[in-house]
Amino acid sequence: MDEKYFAEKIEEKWQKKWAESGAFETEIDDTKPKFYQLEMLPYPSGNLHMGHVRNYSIGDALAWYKRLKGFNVLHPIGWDSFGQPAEDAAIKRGVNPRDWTEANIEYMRGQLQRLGLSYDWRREIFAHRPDYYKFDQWFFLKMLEMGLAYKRATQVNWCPVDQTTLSNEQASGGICWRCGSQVTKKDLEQWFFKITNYADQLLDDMAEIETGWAEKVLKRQRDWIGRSEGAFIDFALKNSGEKVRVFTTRVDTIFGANAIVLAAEHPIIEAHLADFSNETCATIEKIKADKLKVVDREDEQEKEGIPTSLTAINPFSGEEIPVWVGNYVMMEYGTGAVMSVPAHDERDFEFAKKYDLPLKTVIEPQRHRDTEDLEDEDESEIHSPQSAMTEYGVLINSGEWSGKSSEDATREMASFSQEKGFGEPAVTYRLRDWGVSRQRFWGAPIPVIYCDECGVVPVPYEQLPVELPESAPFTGVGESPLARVEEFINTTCPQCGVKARRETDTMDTFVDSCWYYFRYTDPKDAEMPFAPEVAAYWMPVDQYIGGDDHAVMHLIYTRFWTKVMRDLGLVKFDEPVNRLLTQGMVIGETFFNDSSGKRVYFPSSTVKVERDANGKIVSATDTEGKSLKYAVERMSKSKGNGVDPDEMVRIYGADAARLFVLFAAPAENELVWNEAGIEGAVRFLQRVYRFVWRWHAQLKNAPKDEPSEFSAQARKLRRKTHQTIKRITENFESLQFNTPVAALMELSNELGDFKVEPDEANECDLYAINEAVRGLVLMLTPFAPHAAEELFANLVGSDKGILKSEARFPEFREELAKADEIEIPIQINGKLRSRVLAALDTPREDLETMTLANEKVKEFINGRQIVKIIVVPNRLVNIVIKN
RNA sequence: GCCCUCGUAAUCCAAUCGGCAGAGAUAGCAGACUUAAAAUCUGUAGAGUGUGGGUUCGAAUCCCACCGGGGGCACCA
Repeated sequence: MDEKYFAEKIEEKWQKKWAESGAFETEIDDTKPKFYQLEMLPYPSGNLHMGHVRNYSIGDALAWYKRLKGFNVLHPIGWDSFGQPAEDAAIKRGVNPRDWTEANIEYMRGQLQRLGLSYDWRREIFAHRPDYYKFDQWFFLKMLEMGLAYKRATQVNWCPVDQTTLSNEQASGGICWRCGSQVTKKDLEQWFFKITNYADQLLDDMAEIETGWAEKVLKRQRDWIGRSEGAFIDFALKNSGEKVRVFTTRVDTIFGANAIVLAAEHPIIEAHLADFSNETCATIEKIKADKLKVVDREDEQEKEGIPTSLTAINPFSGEEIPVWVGNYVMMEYGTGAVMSVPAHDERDFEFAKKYDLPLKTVIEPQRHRDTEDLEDEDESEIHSPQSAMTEYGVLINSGEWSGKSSEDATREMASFSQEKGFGEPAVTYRLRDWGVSRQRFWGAPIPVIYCDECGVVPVPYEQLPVELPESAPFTGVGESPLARVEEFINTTCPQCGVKARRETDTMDTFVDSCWYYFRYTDPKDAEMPFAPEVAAYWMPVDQYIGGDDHAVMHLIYTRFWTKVMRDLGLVKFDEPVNRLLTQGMVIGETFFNDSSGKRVYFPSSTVKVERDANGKIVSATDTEGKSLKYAVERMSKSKGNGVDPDEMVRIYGADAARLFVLFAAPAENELVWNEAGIEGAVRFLQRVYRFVWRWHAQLKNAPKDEPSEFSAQARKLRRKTHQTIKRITENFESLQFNTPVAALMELSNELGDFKVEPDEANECDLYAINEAVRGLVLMLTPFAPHAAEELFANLVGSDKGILKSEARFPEFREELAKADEIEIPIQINGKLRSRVLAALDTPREDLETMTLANEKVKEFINGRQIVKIIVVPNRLVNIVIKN
């Protein structure tokens, strides 16, 4: 053992030892409970950032904790290595996406290893390699067989100059990222997965994971799915056999309908275009054209519409109402048609106001009869209301339904419509089917073949994987790059053998991340995505950790995928993740100049910053003295506020960096990066190291058996030790990582206060100190594993390693953690006036007696009347007196 | 506009069931060690919990309103 703590030396030593001994390699073991610790896998962008460090430090701490608790822990990592940046690099710099990706992985794996993360590297997966994406394709074919994959036309962002499709990011602001021209929309045939078939399961099964997932994540998923109960109602068109079906959640307001409003794309509109006036047709065209524009969704679009020549008949009232076209009705939701009830719907109200449409109140607030003075207000409301009354209430002006409550009417009118054959109760969802086609090269090819004779033919399983060619023309313009690779597209039909063409689109990369953690359980299987019996041992994931930016997309898709796998018979459960921790972002100060309208960022190293006494920025200037604006934003290279993890490791060591990241803030909070604090982490590790250095020789002679007598000082230390064990164990179970670090620091400080020199220590001192130090080191392991290994090795005199030595997380003993005597505060009328010392668990009556005997208390009471005495054992006594 | 969250010391953060506002860290100040500095050690100060109400014997904690930060949704009928 060196006298001083050299992080780099220790970290290299133990990383090597772990790799040699396979310390973190796991296999199925029925003698131990299993624990599957999972963190979201990184995209190999080229560099690890602090967000990764945070995510993986949390996961690693839990993995270590569970190992020390005797669990068989699966802790794997891999690469989400398909995706656009690889292709962008190919377009911009002419590099091959595969080479670029492999090189990035190589580099980033080194970064992860230098952090000393305890992964089973044998299980590493790579989404971009054929042995992995083979099964993306396998699943696609299964979905096709199950009727869950289908093709239809849909709109994509399209750059008319580059002749290429754009992702939403590439089309942000409605401008092409490459050429700056106006982005339009284009119809394309695309593949979809029928996630909507599982909408109700995705909602209902939330009950199974409620306790382990943050409510805010579930809420976002619920909103995303957007289940809405209501009714379909058919409005017959006058002088025609046709009907228009609307969806409404408020059938109870149907007597107030003043119009039917249709989406511009509605089939009825298409069918009657010839009957409409030129003006109507022009407006319809305009609405359609506006929808093709990519708009920033900041400002709300103004409502626009025009009456058609059609008239609909309200099936409840028989009233004839006009049919309009409106830009605020979406073809994609419900039936693409709504009944407009301006008195009771905000949007319809706005629309009616603009076009001066009649407004009929059919719901009145439920009021008590004795509110006569509200009468005046009511009157004016009826004549010209300022807004729609959207609350539930009592029906009026609704024929035989008048007088019913909204709740009753909504239910009864829906069934009535069903009985009479002009409607039915209905449920709609906001959730849409998942479009998986991408006009990209760097993704898994969709395994279908188009044959002139046979149509769409799935690639036979034995021909999987459909491999990506080595390269493709990456011009960034034109259709999918694969469409220009002759040897890829030209094939023969598996059914009839004639010449045929392959699908040239690739799959959304969210497909890869839907099932990667199932693959970890059985990463080398060549026949199946994974063996069901192997997955059955490890799955479901016990703890998943990642950013909450994935609260909807990834986490809904993967829940969907699991249910599909269940229906395929691959797994036997509904939900893949028992517990989810969403960690907060790592953010930092940014400096920029936005005079050009766009933010131009300056790396903080080139900015001169003035701060006030509180550390708040007063001014920031660039090297030329020009003043800059500043903000606190998500860390990224492009914003110049990134912190390089390698540099952190080089300067402070991986242990200190990890310890600090966990200590700085609760895992779910945002973490404002502030380099200053990390020194404290280094200092703490050094203090612990110095203590062990000073004592390790003597501690080898510490008694193995617990002495029967302890000095007061030793008892105090043992109490602290066991209290700390208790606290830290609880903290881990409740996913707190900042407070246990503080607890370790306290225990370390307590050791520092132990005023005995090593060569003067007696048996019981040695026992107590050994117990405290060993506990401290083992509890430190999840946060700073290299330092802990080194310290542990010197305490036990063996380099075998903590795990191979079968060391366990210390267990606390309640009787040792308890204080013998505690100070009970005494309040008089809620104000602190005195304290008494009492034995732990002193009963109520005794505390009361002791309090009343207290001199100060007597003084305060001074003969005044005691109204009440509140005694909370072990907490406080409060005496209420009358003045 | 609607919904969700968070506001505690100069800063990051603690505070169990509503029970003494402070565990830990950073920065500060004083001292020891040193030729000096760094490092280290010892000691020390600092908020009444965003604001205003309410419930309670007692509120950082529960309720209401407002202010401020962060996030989500935004024509979903």
